[in-house]
Amino acid sequence: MEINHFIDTIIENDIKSKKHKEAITRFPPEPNGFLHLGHARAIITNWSMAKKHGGHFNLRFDDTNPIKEDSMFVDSIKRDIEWLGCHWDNLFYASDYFEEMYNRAMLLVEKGLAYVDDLSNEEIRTLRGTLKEPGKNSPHRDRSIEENVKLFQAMKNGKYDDGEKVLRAKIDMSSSNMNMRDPVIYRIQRAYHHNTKDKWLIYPMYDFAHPLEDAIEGITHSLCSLEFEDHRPLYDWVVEHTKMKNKPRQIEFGRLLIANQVTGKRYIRELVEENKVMGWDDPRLITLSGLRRRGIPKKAIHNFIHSLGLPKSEGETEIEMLYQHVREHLNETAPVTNAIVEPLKLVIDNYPEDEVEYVKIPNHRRNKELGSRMVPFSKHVFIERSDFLEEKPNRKWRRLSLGEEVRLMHAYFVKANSVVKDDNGRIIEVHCTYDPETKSGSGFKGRKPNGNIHFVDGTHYKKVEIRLFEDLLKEEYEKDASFEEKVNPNSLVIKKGVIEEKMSPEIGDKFQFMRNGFYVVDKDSTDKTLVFNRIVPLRSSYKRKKRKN
RNA sequence: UGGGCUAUGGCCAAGCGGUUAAGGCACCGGACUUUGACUCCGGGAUCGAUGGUUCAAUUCCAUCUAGCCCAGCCA
Repeated sequence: MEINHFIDTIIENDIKSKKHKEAITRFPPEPNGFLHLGHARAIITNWSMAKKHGGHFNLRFDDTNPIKEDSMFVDSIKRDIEWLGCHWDNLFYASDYFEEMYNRAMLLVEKGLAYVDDLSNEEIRTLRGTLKEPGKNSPHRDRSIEENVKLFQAMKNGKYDDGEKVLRAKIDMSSSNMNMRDPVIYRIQRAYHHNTKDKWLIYPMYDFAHPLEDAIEGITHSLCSLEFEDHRPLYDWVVEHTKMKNKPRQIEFGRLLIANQVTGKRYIRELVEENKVMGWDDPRLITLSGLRRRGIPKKAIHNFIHSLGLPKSEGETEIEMLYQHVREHLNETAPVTNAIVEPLKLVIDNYPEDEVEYVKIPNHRRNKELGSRMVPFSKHVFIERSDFLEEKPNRKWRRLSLGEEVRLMHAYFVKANSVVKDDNGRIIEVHCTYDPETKSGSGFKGRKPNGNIHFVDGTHYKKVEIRLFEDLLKEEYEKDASFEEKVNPNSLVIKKGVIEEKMSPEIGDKFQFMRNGFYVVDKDSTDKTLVFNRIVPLRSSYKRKKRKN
């Protein structure tokens, strides 16, 4: 898919004007949670710009706050990005640069552009002012450079406790941009760091660390989301005053929000802890691991992201748009197989009892490379319960009913004659007769069937578990509904279905179930029972008409 | 009169002074079909509002309105 958005244009111009020879980008996650579909925009945008403009792409963990981070997330983030196919050229950690960052901070101190403040958290907040009122200078703002040097060294050497002192940039307490009101750039935290262990007692703040990380790595274009727009002046200030050779340019784009999906860490954790989902990789979640388990192809995610462009406006994209790309991709690549989600027995009364014949079925209508297979057919077959109604409901009904004839795809025409019901009046068997003249491929043109339905042979089949998913949140709910009330209790429906006997797929294999939808083999599958997840249903114009009537 | 950003059909989104205002999703018709799938045809907006500049504005200017972000020793 062709990429053409405002950032691409900026980069092209920078290359044309010889400002840069290439685009060097990065994705800088903090290892404190799982990646979700929204992050895919940032990952793919940064990655694709480097790829398109001949540079390279770094994965850099922004691990500057040890008390919030965990190496467990490092692994899941790496796995997800790798799965997306956004291979990084370098793997870095912000913590790799702690020494240099400290030195650059000291440089600021020596230039009189940073000072150590003894104020408490609360005092700093008070003096910072409000959105409408300017802040006031800290009483420690004008300490001598010598004193600041000593104090900052002492902070580093553990002379003070957490919170006792901070290092602040000396900028402008009256700025209308809150970020410029002498931001704290180092704080004391006696915490174990997953990477540097106990080496550091002081840690740099994002606003100071991030521009340095970018500059150190020679990032040319630092692409991030809109909420950092206000930070750009500070970003530039840091790069400018720390004598960094490379001067990266931060460019912001709008975040990708998906309508009616759960992305908040707090909510996901709640769902996980209350066992309302199977884990962080539940197929109903739009975490990247959830999408992967759901069987969403990474290609569909890339196409989805690119098709949305890169706007600066914020809106909520409907998940259907992703599904469309999923169908588009799977429709071309996934082999088609017969499977019955809700089996109903069909007995062909005039078919010989012990005979089994094999019919040839292509694995894909257009893609001949996927080959074909021989499928058994006998007196007893399963059809989809929804493909039979005793009485034809309307003229549009193109399935089986009593007195109606349909084609069992790739086999014969069958005409339904009677039904057998259980004590509750539920149909458990349909009896029919077939017409040997109508064998598929025979060229029979005598009459037209009332539709085509598929089947799985009733003597050669495998029982499987099929999981159907709906959105985790209800489609509609009261405006002030609590999260609990929004959760859709029917988001998971488990069916006992049957598939062709010869199928022996592996976890992650994707198929189209004929006339039904796309499915993937779930990791919960065992040697005894395969478990299929419905990725997305096939579109159906029938349902729409039905709803109308 | 704190600062920054955004505003095009139900949803997303092109367009950057002269276009019949792209395209996708969704929706509604119809054709085709041994997947009611795929594919193919057809259907809808005057561009947040109001004023201005101009021969000409969705595109420039002004004002207004609405929404989002910013007062972590989070990122």
